[in-house]
Amino acid sequence: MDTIITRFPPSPTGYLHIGGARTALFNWLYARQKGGKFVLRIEDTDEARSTKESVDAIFESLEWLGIDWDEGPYFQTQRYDIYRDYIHKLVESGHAYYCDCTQEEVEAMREEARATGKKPMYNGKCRELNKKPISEGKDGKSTNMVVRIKAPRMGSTVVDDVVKGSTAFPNSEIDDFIIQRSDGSPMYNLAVVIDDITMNINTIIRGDDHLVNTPKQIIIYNALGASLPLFAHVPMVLGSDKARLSKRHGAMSVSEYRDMGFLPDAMLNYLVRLGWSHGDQEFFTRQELIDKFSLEHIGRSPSMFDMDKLTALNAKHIQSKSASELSPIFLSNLEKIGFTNLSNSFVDAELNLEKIIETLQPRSKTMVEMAEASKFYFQETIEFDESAAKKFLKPDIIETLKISAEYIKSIDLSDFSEKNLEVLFKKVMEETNLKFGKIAQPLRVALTGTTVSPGIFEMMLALGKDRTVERIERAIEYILNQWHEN
RNA sequence: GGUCCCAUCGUCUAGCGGUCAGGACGCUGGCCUCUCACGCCGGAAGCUCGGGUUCGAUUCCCGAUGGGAUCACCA
Repeated sequence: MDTIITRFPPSPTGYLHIGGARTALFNWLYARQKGGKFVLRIEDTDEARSTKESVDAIFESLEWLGIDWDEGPYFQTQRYDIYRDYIHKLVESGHAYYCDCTQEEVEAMREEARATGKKPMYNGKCRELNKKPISEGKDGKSTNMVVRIKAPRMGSTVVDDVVKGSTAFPNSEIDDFIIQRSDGSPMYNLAVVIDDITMNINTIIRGDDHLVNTPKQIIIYNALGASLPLFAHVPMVLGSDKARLSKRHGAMSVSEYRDMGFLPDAMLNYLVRLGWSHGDQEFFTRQELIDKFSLEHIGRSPSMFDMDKLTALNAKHIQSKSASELSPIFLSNLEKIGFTNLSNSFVDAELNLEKIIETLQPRSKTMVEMAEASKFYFQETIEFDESAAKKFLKPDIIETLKISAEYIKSIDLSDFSEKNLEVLFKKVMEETNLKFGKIAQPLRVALTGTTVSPGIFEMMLALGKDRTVERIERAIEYILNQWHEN
């Protein structure tokens, strides 16, 4: 079997959104699974709307997702000579022709068709006129004439699609569409086909909004005598109101999802499940996706973007990663909320970064949440939440806190473990005659300033022995001060 | 409007003639528990409607309805 070659051809008229990312993902997964090649091509022939910023944004998003390409990026604007050659061939072989009908004339044709209840389209006036451009131009550019394909008028063009099955389009619906503008630049359908042929693309996975112009492309393939690639038209991703995805829903740049604290792997996992399934499996690692992805199990109906499910999946991916994998992402999110240079200043032997992450993993749905929830670890002096302190930092707990601090102090640093802390607090419980429930909340407030946090022992471990003792002692002082004032 | 695609819980989906229609998110009752989570156990919630075909249709066919896409010298 031939090497599978897929491609992702975004047009740089905006950032990479969810739908585009999913298309890229499907093509990438398929190529990776089959040991094939994945080509990136920038379709920038709409020079008025294409921007460098968009190109960069697309690269950035792809890189963040970890979708890498084997060839390209190719830019269509740099391939005009190639298209022109093929267009010449098409004209010479009688499959295309020059047309000098003005846009007004064409519009009149459409009006006429509409008036008689027919489909508005070009009527083929110049089809057999064999016109030649007045000035081919030394540069081969401006011709003052467009080139139109000589589309078949009878019968139908059949699209065989892996996900949609076989669809016949009546040729009466397809007019002699333009393949080269009067300024010499190629039109979309032409450029795509020439690129796919010359880049040896044999598998085209794309949104099903392209299904209807596939017959046009097939006409060009046929005119060139080229063999057809495998088509797989994937249903669109809709917004939560079933309308086409727009900024109101999830049509944001995928880089915005990074900023919201989503993991690339979670993104991939969610995206792939939007339209593809593998039995009942919901969670997939990147490698599993590559191993299990299949064109056959792509659904036929459109799907809606659901932020809740993405978030839930993200939580699972956060849990499944090791703390060291999460560490760089965690740090960059901390920086965003003002904790800079933590990687250096805080790895002071005691404050255990990976342990900190571990305490937060089961309780963070996004990396932004994790950073927010971790603040207390990094503050030199924590602030006590007013109502929390009022409820739990009271004089009657001073003795317990003192005993706790003393016991912790007495542990040898090498014995500072969750296991030993548990044993130790059994003793505190005996000595104070309090159940752990009574001791835990005051300690929690002492350590974090609030009533909600990770488990007591795991936190102590992450904080380190000295900081733990320090915070408990500070809580005692705090109670004393409050008590005196009142 | 023409052409084309699509149709299972609110959402993502499994299902490929006979199933108590399964899973996940969300919602919800409970358990676990040092708080919050995580986890675990349970619940409510679905085959768009008509016709066929068949002993039997969620499943196959036709139609309707609904949703979507597309009809450019945009991609």
